[in-house]
Amino acid sequence: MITHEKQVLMKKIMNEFAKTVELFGLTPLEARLFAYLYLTEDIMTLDEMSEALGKSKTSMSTSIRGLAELNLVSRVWRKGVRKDLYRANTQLFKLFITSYMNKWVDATNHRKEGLYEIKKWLQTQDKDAIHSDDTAPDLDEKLDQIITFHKQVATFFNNLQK
Amino acid sequence: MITHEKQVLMKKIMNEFAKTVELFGLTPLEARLFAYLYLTEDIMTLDEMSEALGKSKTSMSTSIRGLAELNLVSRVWRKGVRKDLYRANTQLFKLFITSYMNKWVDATNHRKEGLYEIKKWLQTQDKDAIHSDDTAPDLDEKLDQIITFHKQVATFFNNLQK
DNA sequence: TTTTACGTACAGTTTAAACTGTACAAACTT
DNA sequence: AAGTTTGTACAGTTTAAACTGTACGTAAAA
Repeated sequence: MITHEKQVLMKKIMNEFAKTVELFGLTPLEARLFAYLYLTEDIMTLDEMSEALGKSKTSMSTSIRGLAELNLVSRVWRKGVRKDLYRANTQLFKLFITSYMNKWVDATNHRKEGLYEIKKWLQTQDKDAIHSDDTAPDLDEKLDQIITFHKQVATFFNNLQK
Repeated sequence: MITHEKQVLMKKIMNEFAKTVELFGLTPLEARLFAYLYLTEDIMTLDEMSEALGKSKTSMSTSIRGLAELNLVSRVWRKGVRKDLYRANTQLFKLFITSYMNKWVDATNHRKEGLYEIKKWLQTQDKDAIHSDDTAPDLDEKLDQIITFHKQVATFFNNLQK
C-alpha cells in the first residue's frame, strides 16, 4: 500500500531529478518519465506509464523510444505478456555521461565534415576574388581556426569517456 | 573592397560555425552573431550588427549582452565614440569550454540544493508513513543515489576545467 | 534647457518544440 | 476468418522559446 505522503515525496524528487535530466538534452517528458521509472524501479507498460504521468500514450511511445535509443531504459521480455515492458537502467552517471558525450562527438564531427566541404569548395574558387583585399581577415585562415576548434571539441569529449 | 564571392563564403562558414556554437546553449541569433564577429574580426556597434545580420537592434542588444555574460565578446572603449562597441574574443576552445562547464556546475549544484531540501523535509515527516510498505522501493535510499549522481556530475565538470 | 542619439524594458508576434488524438497496420486471440 | 489489442505515423494543437517594434529613461550635444 502506497501512502499519500509517499506519493507527495515521490513527486518532489521526480520533478527535481527530471530538471537535471533535461540538461542532458532530453525533452521534459522524457526526463520525467525516466525519473519516474528510476524512482519506482517498476517494469511498466506504455499504458501504465501514461496513467502514472497523466500523459498521452503516444507521448509515452516516443519518449520511451528516445530513452531506449540513449540506452537509459531497457525493454524487458516476459513470456505470455504481449505489451512492451520497460525499466530504467540504473548506473546513472555512466549512462548519462556516455550518451551525452556521444551526442557531442557526433554533432561536432558532423559539423567538421561540413567545414571541410567548404574548404574543398574554396579551393575550386578564384583565389584572387577572395584574397584580393588585404584589410578584411583572410577567411581561409579563419576557416582553419574553426576547424581546429571543432577537432579540439571532438577530441575533448571523446577523451572524457575513459 | 569586399567581393561577392567573399560574402558568400563568409555566410557559409558563419552558418556552419553557428550550429556548433548553438550546442553550447546559445540561441540561434547569439550563435550567428558570435560567428559573424569572430569571422570579420570587426569591432562593431549594435546598429552595424543589426544591419549586417538583418535582425532587429533589440535582438542585438540582448544577444550581445548574453555573449558578454559568457565572456565570449568584450566591450571596447574608444574615446569620442558614444556607441557601445564589441568584438569577439578569440581563444575559442578555452572560452567555450569554460563557460559551458560553469553552466553545468552551477545548474547541478543548484539542483543538489533542492534535493537536500527534500531530504531535510523528509526527516521531519512521519517515518512510518513513508517506510511502512516494503514492496515499493525505499525513497530515502533513492534520494541518496540521486544526490550522489548530482555530486558526481558537478565534480566531473568541475575537474574538466583544469 | 531643449534636442538628439543611444540602449533596453516590455508587450506582442512569430517560429519552433513538445505533446495529443485519431486512425491504421501488425500481431495476437478466438 | 473475423475480432481484439497494441504500438506508432501523422496531422493538428498547445506551449515555450526566439525575435521584433514601440516607447521610454538616460546621457550626450546643441
